[in-house]
Parts: sequence; structure tokens; C-alpha cells
Amino acid sequence: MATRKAAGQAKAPTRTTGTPARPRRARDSLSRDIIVAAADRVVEREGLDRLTFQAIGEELGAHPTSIYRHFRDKDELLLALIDTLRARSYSGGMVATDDWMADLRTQAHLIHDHYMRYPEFALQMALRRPTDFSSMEFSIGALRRGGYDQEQAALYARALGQLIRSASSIQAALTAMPADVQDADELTWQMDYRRLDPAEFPNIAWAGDSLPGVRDPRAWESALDLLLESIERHAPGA
Amino acid sequence: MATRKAAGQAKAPTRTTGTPARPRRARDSLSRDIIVAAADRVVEREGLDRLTFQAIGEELGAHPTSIYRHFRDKDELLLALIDTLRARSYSGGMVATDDWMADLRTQAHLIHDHYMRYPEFALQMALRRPTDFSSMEFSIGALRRGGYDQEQAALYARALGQLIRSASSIQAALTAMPADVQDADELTWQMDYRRLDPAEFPNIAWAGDSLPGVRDPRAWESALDLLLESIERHAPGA
DNA sequence: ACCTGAACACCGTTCAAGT
DNA sequence: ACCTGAACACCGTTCAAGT
Repeated sequence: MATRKAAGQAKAPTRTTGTPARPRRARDSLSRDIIVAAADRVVEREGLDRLTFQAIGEELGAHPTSIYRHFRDKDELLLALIDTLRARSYSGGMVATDDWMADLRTQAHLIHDHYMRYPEFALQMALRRPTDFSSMEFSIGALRRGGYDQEQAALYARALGQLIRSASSIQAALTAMPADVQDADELTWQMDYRRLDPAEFPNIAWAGDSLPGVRDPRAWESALDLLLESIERHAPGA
Repeated sequence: MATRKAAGQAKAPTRTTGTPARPRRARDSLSRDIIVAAADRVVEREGLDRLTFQAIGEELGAHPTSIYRHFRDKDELLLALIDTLRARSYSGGMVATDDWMADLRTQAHLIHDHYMRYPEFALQMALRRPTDFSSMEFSIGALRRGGYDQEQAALYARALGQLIRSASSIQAALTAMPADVQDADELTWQMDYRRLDPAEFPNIAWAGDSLPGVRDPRAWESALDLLLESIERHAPGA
């Protein structure tokens, strides 16, 4: 996010006059998979906001615009990359046990881990690929084993999935913000917090140092516990 | 999000040769508030991705770069705008009743409404201004009235706030995506869904038509119910 | 058919110059 | 001190030209 890089600090001589005439890339040596793999490496090495056609072209040893032969635009390439990452995280597949509640919890952590593993993609993953059929299949199955009927299982699977995905996405995106932005936001918070009038905010004063930070993982754990507890209590099969 | 606008469709003659020499803006006629108000109007009229220094400059009748005298960069301006919107939504302030559970629910809806009111800002609001002291004060207060001690009240206030904010932010951002992107993603989903093998996805097949869509508000309502139910059950004061 | 070169229409940002 | 003009360093995207 965080808008754009400062323009002042020019790096690499960026295409000096004589451009050393890159050797022409062999015919048919490009494909969607090869381009996605190159994009993956670029992001791994330099971060998502350095994923430009220029950078991918360099990584491929090909002209930046050659990518347009295989992807309609950058958005399509990004989605392909996201799908690749998802397949990578979930390749093993979830295995149902005889404890449907434990299964739901394990799955929640798996999804959370996936987002935390690719924090720069977290928002796009949640927004552009909100429904994962494998996950949906697994959670409906778990709820079904808990005794839920079709309608309730489907509704709760959606509710759970939505909340887990949203929370994971935002939390991951928080960690993916540039360090200086995180620091600046933290500073703003600190300053405002210190300036709080205890008379106007008596309950915050009452809580004192107990207030967990924005990135404190205990909040996520608690929230998940609360959710799953209700899910278990409502289960007709209990 | 959705990367960038197509470059092909040039609009407005964008600065033809003779630039009609804008009348020079009066000295000291600019301020942070005036600029934020102008930015607000631009977004209201043309959307967030049309919020450029160029556009704000036009709205102000001033040179685009004159804004740099009052804001360090675009990011700082965006944060100021977000803070203005938040103040607008929460200006009334929450009023505690004698029903602390109802208060928590009302507040959840208030936060959700705020995000849905400014969907284009939803992600930035959740990421850059994750903690709102007024909201925190109110929810800790409610939990305190429910009998929770300092530590538990602070933890659950954070957990609740985090989940409500994340879910609202993602849901709002979903509705803010350009219509063509929404349609394309929906189509992808439909195609994949139709191609599902019932043998491989028996539980999805079992659920059949009960599966709510990604934008179905019932999922959010259910999730909130589940959460609050647990909060109530744990309350020592019950 | 596939890759390349050059151009185009934007962006945010900097900085010297005007007033 | 504040506003303006002109330039700079990027971007994604298009399209005619090469091979």
C-alpha cells in the first residue's frame, strides 16, 4: 500500500543510452507458468511493490511487454500468482479426524498461516479469491459431522470462513506495511494515547497496561476461541 | 486497489498548449482543513482512485504542488482525510445504557456502518488507524459492566474490535471494487463452482443451494451473534 | 506467431523561480 | 512565506515494426 516510493533516490543506472541490446529471447520460450514463476521470484527477492513489468522482464531476460502476449494485464498476472501461492500452501490438503471441533480449529490456523506467509498478498487474496472450495468443503464437512443441517452448516461455514479470512488478511497486511509507516503510525498512537484525559476515558485508564497492542496475537486467539465455543454449543450432535 | 486505469481513454484535453494561466491563488488562502475538504469533495464526486494532486489542485483553483506546503506527502493527506471521516461518523458518540450486551451490539453495527459508508477507505482505515480510543473506551466500559476484570475486559475489547474492524473492512472493500472486477471475479467463481466434482466435494454438494454468497450479509450477522454469545456466557456478572 | 522498440498518458515528488 | 512552472523518475499499456 503506502502509495509510492520516493523518486529522489535513483538506483541502478536505469537504461543508460546504449542499452546493451539484450539477446533476443527464443521463440515459444515463454509461458504463463514461466512468467508466474519469475514474478514469484521477483516478489520474494524485492517485495510486491517492486513487481513491475520491467523487473519481471529482467528476471526473464525478455522484453517487459512480452508478458502481454500471455496475460491481458497486470491484474491477471497477479491473480495467477495468488492462485499458485494458494495451491502451494494447501497442497497437502486437510485431513478430517474424528474430532470435528479440532478440525475446525486446525483449519483456522492453516488459513491464518497462509496469510501470514504471504502478507504482501493478504488483502488481494481476501478480496479477489474470497472463496476456496477445498476449505469450504472441509468446514461444511466438519459442521455436518457436528450434527448441523444443510442450511446451518452452510451459513456457519461462511460466517467462520469470512471472519477468519478477514482477520488474517488485515493482521497479515499490518505486518507487511513498510517499517517506517508502522513506526510512524505507532508513534501517532503513542502520542494520542499519552494525551488521553483519564476523566474522559475512565475505562481505558481503569484497564491500564492490560490493553494488548494492535499486533498482539492473543487477540486473534481469543476471538477464535469465542467463535468456536459458540459453534460447539449450538451443535445439534453434541 | 485494482491497479491502474486504462491509459487509452483520454478524457479532458489535459493541459493543452496555452494553459489559460490560472489566476494566482491568494496568499494564505490555503490550509490543511481547506485542502482536506477539497479532497473529500473530489473523492465524493470521482472516487478515491481519481484523488490526485492534479484533481485536488483543480478543485482548489490552485497549483497541484501547492499542497506540499501543507502536507509532507499524499499519505499524510490521506490520513488527515480518514481522521475527518471518522470524526464525522462518530461525532454523536456512543451512549451507554443499562444493557451492556446491547451496547456492544449497537457499537458493532456503528463501526460496521462507518466502514460501509466509506468503502473506498475501508482498508486504509483498518490498517492505518486500527485503534479508536472512543470505541475502545466504550467497549471496555461495557465489558466492565458485565463484570469482567481489567485484563479480560481489555483482551476481549481488543479481540472484538479487531474482528469487527477486519470483517467490516474486507466486506466494505469488496463492495468498493470496480463493477467489472466484481463481475469478472464472480464469473470465475461460477465457472469453478460448476466444474466441481460432487465425488470430490460431497459436502458442498450436500449443502447445495444453501451456500450464502460472498456478499450475503447473513454471514456477518451470524458471526457477530456467535461472538457476542460467548462474551455474554463468560461474563462474571451474569 | 511471438518478441521488441518506441511512444503515450498518466502518477507523485523536487526544486528553483516568481510574487 | 507561500504559490507556481518546469522537470524528473517512475508506472502500465498500446501498437507498429522486426524476425
